[in-house]
Amino acid sequence: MTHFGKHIRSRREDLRKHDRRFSLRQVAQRIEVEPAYLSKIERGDVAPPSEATTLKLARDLGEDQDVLLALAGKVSSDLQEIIRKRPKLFADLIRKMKEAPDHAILRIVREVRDGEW
Amino acid sequence: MTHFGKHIRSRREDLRKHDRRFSLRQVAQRIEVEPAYLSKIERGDVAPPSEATTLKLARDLGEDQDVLLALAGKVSSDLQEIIRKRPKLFADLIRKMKEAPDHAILRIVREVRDGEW
DNA sequence: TGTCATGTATTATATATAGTACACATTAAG
DNA sequence: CTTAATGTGTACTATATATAATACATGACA
Repeated sequence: MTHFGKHIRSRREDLRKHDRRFSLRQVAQRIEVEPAYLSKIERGDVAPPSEATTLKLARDLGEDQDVLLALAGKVSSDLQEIIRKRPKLFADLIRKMKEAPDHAILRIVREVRDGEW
Repeated sequence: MTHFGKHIRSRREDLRKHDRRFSLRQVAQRIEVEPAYLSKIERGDVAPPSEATTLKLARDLGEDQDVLLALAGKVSSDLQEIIRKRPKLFADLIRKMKEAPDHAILRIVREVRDGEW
């Protein structure tokens, strides 16, 4: 699919330069999958793993969870739940935001954080 | 799962009061599934159908697509795609909006529509 | 009263998802 | 030099997803 595999492989290899515990086998063990499976994931031989496994991987490699999920072609289930609770409102909001530049979205996030409602 | 089945059954039966074309069989034919399958969906005997089938159903029954997808436990793939393109930004936005009251979100949608950036 | 339409029960199935298990060749380390 | 660790090939599997096909009992209707 995407370059999910390439991404985590290069990230893992970067980390390994300074820390031997980032061998494929040791990462696999920590995130509780078989080494052969992680190998296939990194080479793009299989589709990206489940949300749960992707999250463990993000934690282990120190990556942003939402970004890694996105690379895996997924959207975090907690976000989905928020949307599903008020589908019209959020669908509308998100579609409107589609074309908005980053800074506009950031401004809104800041406004909301500062409790401006 | 949820009351997806109940919901569409009652909606369909309401429509049928004024239009005989809303029998289970005829709806099934229009949305291109087997009557037996639609029957099972309505009775909650199986999980809600795929996104594609749910959308056809929404169109046929004149329901809001995002709302019906939400009842099916899903989030529209076009929304997911928007989020995946800027995962950090949107994850942040949506989580911040989680607690916001409807009117606050509506206000933002309006502001964005009016091009306030 | 027979036929037509309705909803449903049962059985089957193709494809996708998410991995495991094990063996093997190569490389690195003591 | 040999032991231990590394990455990978191959084969297999369990569960879920999303439906199809057929047959059947009941009720409407003409």
